[in-house]
Amino acid sequence: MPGTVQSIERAAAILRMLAGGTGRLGLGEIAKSLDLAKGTTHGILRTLQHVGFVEQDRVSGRYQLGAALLHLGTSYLDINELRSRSINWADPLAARSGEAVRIGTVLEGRVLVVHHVFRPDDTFQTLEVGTLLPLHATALGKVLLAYRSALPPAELERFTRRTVVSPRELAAALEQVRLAGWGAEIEELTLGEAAIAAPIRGYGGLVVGAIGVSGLVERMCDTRYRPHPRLVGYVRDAARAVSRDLGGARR
Amino acid sequence: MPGTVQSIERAAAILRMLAGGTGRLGLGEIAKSLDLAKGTTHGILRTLQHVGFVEQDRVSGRYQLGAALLHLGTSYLDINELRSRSINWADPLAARSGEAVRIGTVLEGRVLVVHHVFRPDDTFQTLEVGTLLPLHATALGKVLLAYRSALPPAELERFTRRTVVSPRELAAALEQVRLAGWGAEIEELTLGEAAIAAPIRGYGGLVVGAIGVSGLVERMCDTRYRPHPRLVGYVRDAARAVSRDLGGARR
DNA sequence: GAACGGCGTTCGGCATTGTCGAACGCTCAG
DNA sequence: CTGAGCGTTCGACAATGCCGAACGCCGTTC
Repeated sequence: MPGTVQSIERAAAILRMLAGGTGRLGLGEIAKSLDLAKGTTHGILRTLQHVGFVEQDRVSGRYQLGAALLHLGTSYLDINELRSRSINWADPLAARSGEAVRIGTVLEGRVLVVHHVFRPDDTFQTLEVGTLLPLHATALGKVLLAYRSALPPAELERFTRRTVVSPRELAAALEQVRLAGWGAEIEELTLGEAAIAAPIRGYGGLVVGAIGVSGLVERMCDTRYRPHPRLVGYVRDAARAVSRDLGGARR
Repeated sequence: MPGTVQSIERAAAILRMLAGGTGRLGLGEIAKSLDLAKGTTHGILRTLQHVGFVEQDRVSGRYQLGAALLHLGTSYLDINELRSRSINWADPLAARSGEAVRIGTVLEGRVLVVHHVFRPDDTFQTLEVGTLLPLHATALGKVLLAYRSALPPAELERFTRRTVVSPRELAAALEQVRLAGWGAEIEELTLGEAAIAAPIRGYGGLVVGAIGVSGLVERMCDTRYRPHPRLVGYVRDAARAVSRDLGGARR
């Protein structure tokens, strides 16, 4: 890409690679994957290490992500307007619905969870902030896809028997979302679980994120295997409230 | 610094700057602070934006941190061995002590919180993972300082009347930590709050982190205004257990 | 309403900068 | 003992990204 700094793009590629693969990676693997000379890769890694973005295991010599990224990541959360405006409305939504609440945005063709409120009657749950979820198999993702010009990924990965993997079927589902103003997902990512989501609009009515609840099918759905209208109402109310806070009240 | 990639160091400096200042920053401010030409800064920022590390506010033109950093930060948590080994022992420590538990490492002259367990009888508390705390005014920080060759910062910021600001006094406190094998902090960062911490040793007996509890003084300390020996015991037990898991059992 | 100052952005020429590839020391396996 | 693999160092080349001036835009000022 012209006009961009080559070495920084390479450094970012290395970081993404380290974030993707589980555990540590060797210099050789990285260099080969990115088609760089070992010397070049080493220079970039040394710099990244120097600024704390990667660490090197002293015994194996392999590289992994560094601690400085953790602080940058949480700083992003502090800054993020979508998140900070959402927090006030996410807690009430969790309380009214009795379910876990998540707020997401699009990042690199997936859903990035920027906020997560545990289900009120809280057994042990893990915090999902920072997690990436598939666009086509989550309620948050469907909503984000429906209001985005961005096309869904060509390859629709299958997670369960109910996952929507046909592009045509997905297009129909997205049209449905646009008509209804909200979206759902029932056992399409994980068996026994379902979710409901609605769009959050920012400045100028643009959809900048989605908010939704998720939980066990038996709690999310009625006897006809469809999302509880009551829950849908709660979610849409919350989405509208956040949108109003963000200045996206129009429409 | 020779042998490192200049543009990457500059990019990292920009990210750190965006993380430090609250909210968004303008191109001019950034360029001036880092003593770079506007054109150069713009090129770096464009690249960082392209890889998702920064975002630009469309209306004001100002820059802020980007969403990709959030995912990198949480990926760091998944990888981090200190954290993953600690989790199993942090929950029991919180249960036994009835207090909030935090685990920290050193990052850029401060304490980086890599894990946080809420106090069991949980009123609303905010997750502190990713936060940076001062070294000289926290129990975690004192422990980390005591076993590090790294010198404490020249400037010891004062937070309360009890904050240790004299280098000599701090050196004595650190010596005390080394003798006792644990450290404490009583109303040195926040009035009414106290903390106890002990070192976590990794490969070869090297101190790689610290674990501790924190809470209100009346719960942490006895009638003589000193940390409860019972709590100290719990913390040291947990620190030893994590160290054993990390292979730092020797010594 | 014209002039100004500030913003983010673009562009071309120069030389600084980072890249490359080969060679090095090391550890481990055979 | 030999070989393959690792991360690391180094020097020479030229591609790379830096700089600084100029641009277009917006809001303010007088």
